[in-house]
Amino acid sequence: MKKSYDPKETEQAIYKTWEKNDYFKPSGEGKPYCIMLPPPNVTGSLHMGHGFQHTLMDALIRYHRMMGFNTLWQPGVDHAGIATQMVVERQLAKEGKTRRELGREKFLERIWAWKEESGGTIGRQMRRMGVSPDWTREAFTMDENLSRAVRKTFIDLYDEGLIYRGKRLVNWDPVLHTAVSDLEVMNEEEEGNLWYFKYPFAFDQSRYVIIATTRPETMLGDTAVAIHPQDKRYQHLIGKTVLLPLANREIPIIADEYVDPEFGTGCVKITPAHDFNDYEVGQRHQLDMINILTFDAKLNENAPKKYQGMDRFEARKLIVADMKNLGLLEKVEPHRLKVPRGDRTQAIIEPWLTDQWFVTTAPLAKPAIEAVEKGEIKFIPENWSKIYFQWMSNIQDWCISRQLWWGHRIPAWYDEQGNIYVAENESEVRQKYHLSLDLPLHQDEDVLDTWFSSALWPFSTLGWPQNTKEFKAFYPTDVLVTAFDIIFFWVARMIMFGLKFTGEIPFHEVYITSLIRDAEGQKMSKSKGNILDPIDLIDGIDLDRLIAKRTANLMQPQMATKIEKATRKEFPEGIPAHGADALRFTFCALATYGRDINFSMSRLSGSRNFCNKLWNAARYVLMNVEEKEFKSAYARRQCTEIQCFSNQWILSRLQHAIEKVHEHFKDYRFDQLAQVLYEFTWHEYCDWYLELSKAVLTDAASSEAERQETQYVLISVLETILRLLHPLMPFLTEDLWQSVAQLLGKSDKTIMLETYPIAEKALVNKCAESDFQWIETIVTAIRNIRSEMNISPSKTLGLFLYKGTDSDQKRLDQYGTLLQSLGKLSEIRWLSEKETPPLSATALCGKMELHIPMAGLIDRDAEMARLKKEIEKFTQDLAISKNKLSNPHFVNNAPKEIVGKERDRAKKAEMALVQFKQQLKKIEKM
RNA sequence: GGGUGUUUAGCUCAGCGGGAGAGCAUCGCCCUUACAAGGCGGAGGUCGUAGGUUCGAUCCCUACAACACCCA
Repeated sequence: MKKSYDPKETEQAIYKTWEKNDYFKPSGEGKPYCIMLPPPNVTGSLHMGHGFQHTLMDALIRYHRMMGFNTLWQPGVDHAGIATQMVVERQLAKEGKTRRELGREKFLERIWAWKEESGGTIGRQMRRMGVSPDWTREAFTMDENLSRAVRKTFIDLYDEGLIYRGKRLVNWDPVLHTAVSDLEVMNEEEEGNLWYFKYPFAFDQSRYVIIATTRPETMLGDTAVAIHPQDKRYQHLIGKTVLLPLANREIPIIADEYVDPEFGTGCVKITPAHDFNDYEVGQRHQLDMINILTFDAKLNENAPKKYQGMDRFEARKLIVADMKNLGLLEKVEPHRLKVPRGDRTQAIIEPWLTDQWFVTTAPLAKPAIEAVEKGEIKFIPENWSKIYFQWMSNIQDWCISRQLWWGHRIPAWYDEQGNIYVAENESEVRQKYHLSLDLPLHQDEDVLDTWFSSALWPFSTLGWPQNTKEFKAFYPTDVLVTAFDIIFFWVARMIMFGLKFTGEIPFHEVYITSLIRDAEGQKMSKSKGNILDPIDLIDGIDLDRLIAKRTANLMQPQMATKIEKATRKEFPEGIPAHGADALRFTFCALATYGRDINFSMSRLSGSRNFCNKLWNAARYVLMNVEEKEFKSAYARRQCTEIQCFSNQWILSRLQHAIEKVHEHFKDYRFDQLAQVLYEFTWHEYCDWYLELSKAVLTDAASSEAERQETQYVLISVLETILRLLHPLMPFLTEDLWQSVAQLLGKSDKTIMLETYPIAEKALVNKCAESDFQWIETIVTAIRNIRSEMNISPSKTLGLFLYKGTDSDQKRLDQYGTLLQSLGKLSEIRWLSEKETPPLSATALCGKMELHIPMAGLIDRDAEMARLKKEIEKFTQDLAISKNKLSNPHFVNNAPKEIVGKERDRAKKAEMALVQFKQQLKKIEKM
């Protein structure tokens, strides 16, 4: 074996073997366990969030698979309507073409071609992460069977009256030329202006009201001016009219509670066709709605000629200038306002009046809320259910139509009168609605929101609406693992649709993960240039390539220098290779219940070191267990009890670790899980047990039985560690297991399909654990003295034990050799009460005094300083304890164990003080 | 404006009604035959602020502050 662990050598080959042998498929036996992979974008690539979530899901999947469940991890991708169409449109733009020039059919061909070309990226990257979904079942939201599910649900909802079409104000993206849902609009504060315009009265054009607006161009669509009904300043104006400048329309002054009298002048222009609040005001007052914008946000024929065809922002400038020339501009103030932008295009979203399809959500939301209230679906951490309730109880109807070409085309047809017919296809439409064959029909041009198909994911991927055997076996699924940012987009909608169409919840638990941020807590984004690619953390990347990657294809190329500088500072040497296991282990270790994770490179290298530690532990074990010798020993081992103390001890500790691991899988505490395994492997197995084993294996006095038992325990605990760690670190554990398992007579092909360790109560050994503590105390005390006295570790020391109890003496008889070996002691002498120890550096183990003779070794001043430190510590300890014990309220009210514990503590401190003070006196006299 | 979080070691984070832990960084000694990506030992914290409940609060309650996010 090599001296250090090199993940590059093995990972990819191991993965190929797994996949080739179909190890990822459900076994077909045992209780079903199923996780649905939240489908990534088909043409996307793996980011840190994926890497993180996929790691956690894979850990759960591997754990349950090893626990004997019939385990399905259903993978797949979604078609990401807007994102994908945008990419291909951009490609076309480079060729100087538009999708409209190309036509719908040709354009879709282009997208499919692009999907074929780039669609495999994310799957390849996932394989590098070592995840184990059943690839043979990989699904795509545009697959025929999934599309059929989409059409069926649409038709059913329509027939039931839960889908409707109507002219509504929607969020319109003027770059994409489509409506988007509320959730796809980001409102960020930006710098803007507040323009104060004078609107002259119709009855007396020398007088006017002043309105304030942040969007002057919309004035051309104004159909009223509103004031607050209680606003004394304007009471007398209610019912009067003003003459809208530029447009020269007479519009009423109305009173509505919506107006905030404190804002601006207290007079508000009302533009029902271009503002959501105004829309509602308009509905209440039956105002006209005048749409002044085209689909690409230019002024349309409803605007005065002069402005027609101008972009809204050009028009804004001109309108402001014109108003100024007319003397109707009172003033302009700088003003911060929330600007709605499309989350894909960053374009300013316009509320726009169009025909769209909506899902009536209220009746769907009700049972979905109840399912969580009743605990049928559990959020983990539980807090997220609050967020869920809050949104669900204020839920708006869901605009599901998108004016795109890439997606599921809406199964609705129109006749020339605009009557709507909804069915699977045109011929079924004619049948269903008894239409004659010659009635001209045309299909709706729009497609459905991608999330509409994603909402069906937990059952459509299992073959629904057919009652397939997979659907029967795995639905409802067990747990959904996802980040909180898509609770509304996806989780809520899956619950609504799941309940609606299958009559059952789609999953029992929703484990909400944190979001991965960069080291400074910033969201990772291409435009900030702080993206880390999980694959680069696995393989490593040099600085130049990293910079090139981060600065390529920026939306704002001027950011490149800044990004380069920051990258050079953070990764002066680039990023070294860490391997997939180290990355996975890090993700687990960081997976607390918090909502953000600042990704830490130091944690990552810590994990890599852990991999190396495990590698070397295995190396030691394999070096010390020669196969031939061992196999016979193993055979003999089957029928005997474990005799050696150190073996009893490590097996006992192992059971504790195993128990904890199961607990943490159950409550999704991957951080604790990682910590338990790290702690046990490194600090118990490696730090202590391997050292103890050396004592046995190198001691000429050890019996053959002891030797063989130790070899057996060395290897079997290691093998158990490998299985315990496998869900987190699949590659390394598989690699080592291949060598280790055969020594235990295991002939199976892969660790993946081994059983997961279960704690054996019979191996818990309290006695061995407390004996170990005794040894640990003494060894640590000796090491401490060595270190403080600056005694080289290679120098052997003598140890005198004084005032020990019977049990100390018994333990000494039993463990003297171990102590000698671990403490590098030349001799240990038991002093009787009558004897006097030599002048020594001292420490305590319970009542027993440890003396290390100072002669020639120990520095007087250093030892005095050390003793003073001890005295100070125990003095403080004693003071606190005495203070508590002298308080009758404490003694009377606190639980007995606590009071008892306090008394013990006081006693111990008193004793230690006496001993250390005496010792200090002795040394002072030197 | 409404809501939800967070505040613990230099950094990143666990924890919890009975003298605060980890990883990384740091300091000292050591290339000891699994591992220097290592070993051994150490230092480091009035647990955001102010009140309250309690025998006892970092933990529970109230208020406040700072920061972050979500919704309008």
